[in-house]
Amino acid sequence: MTAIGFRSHDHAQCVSTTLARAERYCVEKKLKFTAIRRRSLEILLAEHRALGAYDLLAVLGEEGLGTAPPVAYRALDFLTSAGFAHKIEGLNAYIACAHLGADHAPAFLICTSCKSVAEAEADATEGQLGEVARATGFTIRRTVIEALGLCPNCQPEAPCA
Amino acid sequence: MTAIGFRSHDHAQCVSTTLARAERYCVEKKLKFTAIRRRSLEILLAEHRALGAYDLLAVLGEEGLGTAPPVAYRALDFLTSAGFAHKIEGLNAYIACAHLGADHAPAFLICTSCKSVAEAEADATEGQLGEVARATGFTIRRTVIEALGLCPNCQPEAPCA
DNA sequence: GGTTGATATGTTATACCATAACACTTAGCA
DNA sequence: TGCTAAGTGTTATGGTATAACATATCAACC
Repeated sequence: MTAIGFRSHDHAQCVSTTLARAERYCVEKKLKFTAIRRRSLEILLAEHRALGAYDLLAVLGEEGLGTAPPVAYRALDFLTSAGFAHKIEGLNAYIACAHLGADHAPAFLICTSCKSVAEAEADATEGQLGEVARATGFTIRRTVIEALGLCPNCQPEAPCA
Repeated sequence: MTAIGFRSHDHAQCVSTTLARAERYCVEKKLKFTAIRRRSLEILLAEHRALGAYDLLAVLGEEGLGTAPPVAYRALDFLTSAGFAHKIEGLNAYIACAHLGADHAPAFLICTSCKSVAEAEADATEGQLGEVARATGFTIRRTVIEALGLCPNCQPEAPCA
């Protein structure tokens, strides 16, 4: 299980390969990767942090891509439906997917201090929830698995830079 | 791992024992179980469903216990802090705790059709998230573990009554 | 090329979720 | 009694999300 978000990495490449994959995926699935949608994904990808819909909207607005809330929410709907982004329910915020391409049940480690978010795969965890689900006859459609706490950089001894 | 919510059970007793436990807990911890707080818990306990803060407020209002939003949110703050209720992040709604007394990391199975919610213990799951957390140096404060789907009564073949 | 239908976008308005801030009351205790 | 802490009443406002309808774009087909 890998987690991306708290370690340093080649972010420029992380962004460009993700965009390229998204592009390819849209061609394959005949989805329209329009200017607003593409730019929205770029904005989310800029940092491994969760952005509110209105934060995204503010940036889109500065760039003349729309100012009314539905603009942002439609873009986010598209990105989350396509699996390019996820909603962090605990923050009412959105984040670019760190494992684009895989059909997955994501789990998140969310730093409440610096708001950075690490995404991990949660298959084993889903198996555990799946156990209870099977026992009760429940059919799982989507899982929300989030841990709120402090990232390595924000521990009490070493406040976030 | 037990899950309460989709099976039939002696609900009157389920309610009264929970209230009694809450009462006792408040005495022990010197917490004030005021009329508003007590009634709010009763309202949440009435069904194994999640209620919005404004749904709760509407009932409180009918009973002359307050009409402004802070009334409901304060009661919910108290109930969640004391562990008498949980917030369902995926629904922005609140539900009475089904395992009152235990200090626990709850997991929820949420039926998107009839809105009923089953609460299960998630210690093992937290252990799994805890694994990633340890690996990355992340300190967990709180976990949000929710599965959205269809309960036994709302499966396609057997629509919810 | 023009028509059609599906999808995307622009825009207004509104609903829902949550909290800040301040005045006032009550309960417990020195 | 009078202090203090906690709870409550109330107004106002901020943050999140969607309904509804008009317009535009584009690909497929004739």
